[in-house]
Amino acid sequence: MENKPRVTLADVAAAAGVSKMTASRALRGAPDVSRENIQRVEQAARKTGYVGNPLALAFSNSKSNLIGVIVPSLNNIVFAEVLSGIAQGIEGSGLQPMFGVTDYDATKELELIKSLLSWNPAGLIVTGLDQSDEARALLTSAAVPIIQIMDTDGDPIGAAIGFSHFDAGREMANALVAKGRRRFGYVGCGLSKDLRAKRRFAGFQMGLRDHGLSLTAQEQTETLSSTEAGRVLTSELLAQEPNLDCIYFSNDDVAAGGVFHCLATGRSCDNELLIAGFNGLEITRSLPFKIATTITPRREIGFAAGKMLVDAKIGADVGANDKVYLATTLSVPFV
Amino acid sequence: MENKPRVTLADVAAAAGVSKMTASRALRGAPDVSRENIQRVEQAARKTGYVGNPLALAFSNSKSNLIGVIVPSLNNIVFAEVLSGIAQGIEGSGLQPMFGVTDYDATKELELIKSLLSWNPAGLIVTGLDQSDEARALLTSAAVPIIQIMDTDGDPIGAAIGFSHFDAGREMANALVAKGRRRFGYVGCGLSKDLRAKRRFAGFQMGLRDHGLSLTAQEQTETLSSTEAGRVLTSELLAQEPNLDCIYFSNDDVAAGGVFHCLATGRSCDNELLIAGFNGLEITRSLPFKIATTITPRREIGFAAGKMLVDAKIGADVGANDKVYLATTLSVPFV
DNA sequence: ACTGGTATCGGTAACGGTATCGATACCAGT
DNA sequence: ACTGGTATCGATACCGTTACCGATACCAGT
Repeated sequence: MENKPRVTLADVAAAAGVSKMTASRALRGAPDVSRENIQRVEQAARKTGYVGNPLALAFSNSKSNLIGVIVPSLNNIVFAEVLSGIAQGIEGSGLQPMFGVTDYDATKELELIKSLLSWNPAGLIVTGLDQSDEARALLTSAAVPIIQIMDTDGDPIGAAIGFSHFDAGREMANALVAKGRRRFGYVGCGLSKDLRAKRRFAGFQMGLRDHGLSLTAQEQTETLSSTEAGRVLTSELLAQEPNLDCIYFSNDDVAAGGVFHCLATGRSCDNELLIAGFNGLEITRSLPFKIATTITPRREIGFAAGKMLVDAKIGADVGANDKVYLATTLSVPFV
Repeated sequence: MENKPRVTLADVAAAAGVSKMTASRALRGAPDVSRENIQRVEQAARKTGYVGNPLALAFSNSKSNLIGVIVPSLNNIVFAEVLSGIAQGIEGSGLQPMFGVTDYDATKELELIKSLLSWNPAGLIVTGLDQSDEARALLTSAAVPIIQIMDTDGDPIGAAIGFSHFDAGREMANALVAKGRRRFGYVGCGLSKDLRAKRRFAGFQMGLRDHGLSLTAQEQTETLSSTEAGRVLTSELLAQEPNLDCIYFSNDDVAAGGVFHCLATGRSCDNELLIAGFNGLEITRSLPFKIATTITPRREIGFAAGKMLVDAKIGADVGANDKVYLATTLSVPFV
């Protein structure tokens, strides 16, 4: 059941009665092959069941069809959807994604970048613009397209595809103030590591200042984002400051916990206490209380990044310092 | 900023004043190298910043440090956590995971298997035991460790790591009957493609039959699992049959929708209407109404699969037709 | 007939490692 | 001195593909 020797190009060439080079050219659609031989080779390839050896190919021209994807976490549906979008974006291109998870750890990120670059990938997709100096240097001098996703707040190395988290926070603040909110609370998880959440928070506070307002109370924890953490922190926040009319959460997972706290304690959370999250997770469509959220185009970002690498593969230029803005959508319920 | 030529083993060897072979042996910790030369080579490697070329290595011995991972979907946190567990399980091993998404499509799965195997990976992790005949043949004749995860209902090709979905459904039925439930409803999404959900449903019905009971009503849709679908279907189910005292859902996402329907309509769902899901998602810990669920060790499954491939790399045997059962945990609220 | 261009093809080298085998040096034992 | 064993090292071949360059055949134009 094991180890039939692999069919190589030489086998195909022999079966077609041509040289390896002609077979290679024929199968790649390269020029300088007669119509006759193209057919002969293609038939021989089919007959022998030739599949090609991506390792030999990659080794030969020092450029693989692998692409690297680095995400901070896979305990959250958001980055899973990014991966899903990437897979969609490269479908049929022959590119093969590898992935790595940093756990929001800059050291791990650096190691992953080194490791993925050593495969001579056709491109590298990394999350965010906040790499360490050493990582930036590595990426800058790499001879492959670098795409930073999910963020545009900063100086991209190659292309950046995403949106401004600062602006997202600020816009949410504006929208909530426009809805008559005045007494704001904030609940956040892991801001010291999740720098994008931190910038949303900064933007949110800036948005409040724009209207001469400021945060009334807040609760934070350094544990990972979770609905349970959101529930607990909301409970503590409201115990401390019951008169809030709006709470901004670091994301929808945490915000859902806030909603659950209200539901459990019989406190309504629409008009008197508006809950605002971030991401526009599917679950926000079904909650008994509608919450405000910023719908992020995470799948689209992955898709665009994948497509960009496909284009780069066939010769397109991945511009340096190019920002591709994919708009977020503010979703604020009628209150 | 581009294209410093790569440091190769020959450079290191030259810097150390030895041959490529000695340098190779020294860096790999292979025998037949003097203590002196080991030090010399290691120092030369550090000085030159040698990183090694995994492509050349893989090409050379027709065996890469890549591993393939095939999951049906990444729109669900479950398989993201599996990937996360795999990443954890192989950490520090030098193995590099590639991934592919089938969208529950057997044709895509076959293509992915072909594609991933062509990289001569150190192992392949595929979801479930329900591959097509052609895919099975491919996997069976592949000269790499094959691990099928998340399921044990069937004949594994190499190793299977997971649990029985049929038993999980059946046990849940038993537990719910033991809690005094008698009038059962079912809500499911995408059972024609998600064969594991289908087997849970079959097991659940079998469990009811064990007690001389049967389903009172059910609602199904072929759309993908979602909380919103769960909410809508639950609404329809209860409109059709208001007197149920328990609803089993195809998974927790859908079940959460059921809870939300009840919350929105002011119907309590604990004692009078028990909601039961599957997976033990984090969110179930925070819902205002506690639901019954089967907690699945999905991260542990990924972790174990990763570890198994690490072991296989250093010589361990990945047994054929071996099943590794990782227990699920029934969580049924006090009612 | 000779020249130059075009179309088509194949031989060789190269990519960067490791397997394999043979060579060398040295030492102990006779 | 000779033998055999052990420790250490290097030369060569090979993995499968493509880049590069040279060879050949044929045709049109003079």
